[in-house]
Amino acid sequence: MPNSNIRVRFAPSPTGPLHIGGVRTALYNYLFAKKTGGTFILRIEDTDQGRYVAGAEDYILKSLKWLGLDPEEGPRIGGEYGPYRQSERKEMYGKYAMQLIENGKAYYAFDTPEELDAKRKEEAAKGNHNFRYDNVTRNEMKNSLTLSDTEVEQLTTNGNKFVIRLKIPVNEAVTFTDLVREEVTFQTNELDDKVLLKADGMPTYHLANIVDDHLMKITHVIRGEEWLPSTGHHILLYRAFGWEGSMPQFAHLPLILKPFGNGKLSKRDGAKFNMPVFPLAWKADSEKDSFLGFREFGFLPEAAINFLAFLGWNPGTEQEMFSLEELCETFSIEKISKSGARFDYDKAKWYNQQYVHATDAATLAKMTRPLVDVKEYEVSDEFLLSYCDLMKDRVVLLNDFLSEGNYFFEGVREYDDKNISKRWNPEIRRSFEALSELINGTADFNANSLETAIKNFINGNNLKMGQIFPLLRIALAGTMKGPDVFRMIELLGKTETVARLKKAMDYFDKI
RNA sequence: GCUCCUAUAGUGUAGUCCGGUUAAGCAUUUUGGCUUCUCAAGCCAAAGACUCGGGUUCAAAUCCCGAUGGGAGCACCA
Repeated sequence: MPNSNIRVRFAPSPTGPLHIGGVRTALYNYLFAKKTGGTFILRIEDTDQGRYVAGAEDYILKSLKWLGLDPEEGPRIGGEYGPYRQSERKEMYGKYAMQLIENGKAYYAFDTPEELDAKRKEEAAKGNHNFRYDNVTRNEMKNSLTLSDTEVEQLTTNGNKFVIRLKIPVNEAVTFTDLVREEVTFQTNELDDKVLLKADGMPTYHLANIVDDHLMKITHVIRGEEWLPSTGHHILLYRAFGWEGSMPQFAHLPLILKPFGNGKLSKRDGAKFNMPVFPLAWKADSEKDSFLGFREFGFLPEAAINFLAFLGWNPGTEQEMFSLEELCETFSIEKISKSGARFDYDKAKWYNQQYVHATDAATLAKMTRPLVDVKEYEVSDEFLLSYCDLMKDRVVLLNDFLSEGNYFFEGVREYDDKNISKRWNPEIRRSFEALSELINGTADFNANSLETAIKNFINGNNLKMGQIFPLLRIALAGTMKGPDVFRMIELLGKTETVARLKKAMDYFDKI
C-alpha cells in the first residue's frame, strides 16, 4: 500500500518496441514512486489508431517485468482509476472537450487536413515556412470563431467532420518550475492552437494526457525532454479546465544521445553499432524492423537498470553499483542532470561484467542453460555449474559463456598452429605420452592433485614449464587463452582429457 | 527559419546554488606495469577536461553579459 499521495505514471504509446529512453523514463518514475512511498502507474496511450501496433502493449509489460519495474496500477493489473488504456476512455475526452467549448477556452475548426496542407504550402511559397494555426491565423481559417452560429450549427451536426482546438490566449507568459530545469517560460503568442479532439472523435495526446493525469490524480509528470516545448500548452489546458490548483509538477528528463555523431539515440543505431537499444527482442515482419534487446545481448536486468539509472543521474557520491532497492532509497530528482547523455555502450558492458562477477555460479548456470540448449550442447547441470564457476571472470555478456569456452562443449575445432610448430618436437612428444599416462593414472582426479603431479613430472624430467604448459593448453583447448589448465583438466574429466591429448599429438605431428 | 532547453577529459559524471583550503575528484575507455602456465579478472600507474570572449572581484569552473557549439520541438503522432 502506498504511504504517500504521490502518484506517477509511465505513459508509453504502443507503436512498437519500447526503446531504451522510454525504459529509463519508466525507471525514473518507478524510483521516484518508491523513494517517496508513492504509486507507480502504467497507462497506455493508444489514441492514434493509425499507429497502433499489435503486440506492443505486451512488449511493454514484458519489458517492465524483466527489469523488475512492476506497476501498481495499469492495464491487466487494474486499479481504482481505470481503465488504463486511453482507447477505452474515449467517451470522457469528448465530454471534457465540450466543456472547454462551452466556457470559451476552445473552438470548433472545420479546416480539413488537405486544406491545412494547402495553406502551409501557400505560406511557404510566400517565404513563411512556419505557418501556425494560432491566435493570429485562426481569424482567417474556417472555425467557430469566424463562422456564423448557423454555419457552425450546420457543420457540427449531421456527422460532419470537425476538430476542437485549444484557444490560446493572446500575449500572456506561461511560467512554471520544472523540477530539473528550474523556471521555464513560454509566450502564448508563440504557441499554436493545438488540436484537442481529432475528427475521428479521439483525443490528441495533449487532451488525453491532461484529462487522465487529472482524473488519475497524478502528482508528478516525469517524462522526456521532447515534451518540454508542449508543456506550455499543457499548463494552459489545466488553466482552461480550472485545474491549475491540482496541476502536477513537471520534470523533464535529458535525452539519450547517439553513441557517435549527432542527435538522439534512434532505434536504427542498435543495428548500426551492434548494440542493443531495446530491452527485449522485437520480431517484426521485416528483418530491418526486428531488433535484439539487452536481454538477448546477454545483459542481466540488474546491470541494465544500473547502467540506465546512471545515464542522466548520479547520487553525488562515488558509489556506482546500485541494486534496484538501493536506487529506490537513493534516487532524487534534484540529482538528474540537465544535458543530454550519450549512450555509452562500453559502460553498459562494464556494468554487466561487474554483475556477472558478483553473481554466484549456480545462478549464472541457470541463466546459461537456455543458451547452451539452443546450441544443442549436451551437458549436465553439474558440468555447467563448474563451468560457470571457472569461466565467469572472463565473461562480460552472458553469451560470452558460450564463445569464451566453446571448446569445452564441442571439442577443439581449430589448433593454434603457429604456437605448436614453435614448440613441438619428438622429445616433447615423448614427454606428452608420459604425461598422458600420468593423467590417466591419477587416482584423485582434481585440480590440486593434478597440479602437484604434473609439476612434479615437469621438474622430475628436467623440463621447463614453458615447454609443456602452452602445448598442453593448446592440446585441450586449441588456443593459448583460457582458464587454469588444471581446473580445465578436472572439468573435462579423465577420459576426455586423455582423448584430447591423443588427438592433439597426432595432429601436432603433422604440422 | 522560429521557440525552448543545454554546455567540466573520448564517454558518463562530482564540484557550480552559498566565488578562495582542488591549478578540478570518481568511473569508463586507452596505454604501461605487477601477478600468472596463457588469456581474463584483480591491483598499481600514466594520459586526458572547466566552449570562447568580455565584465564584476584581491580572487571565477563557480556570479553577470554576449557569442559559439550541442539538443529538442514546431502534425487531426505520441
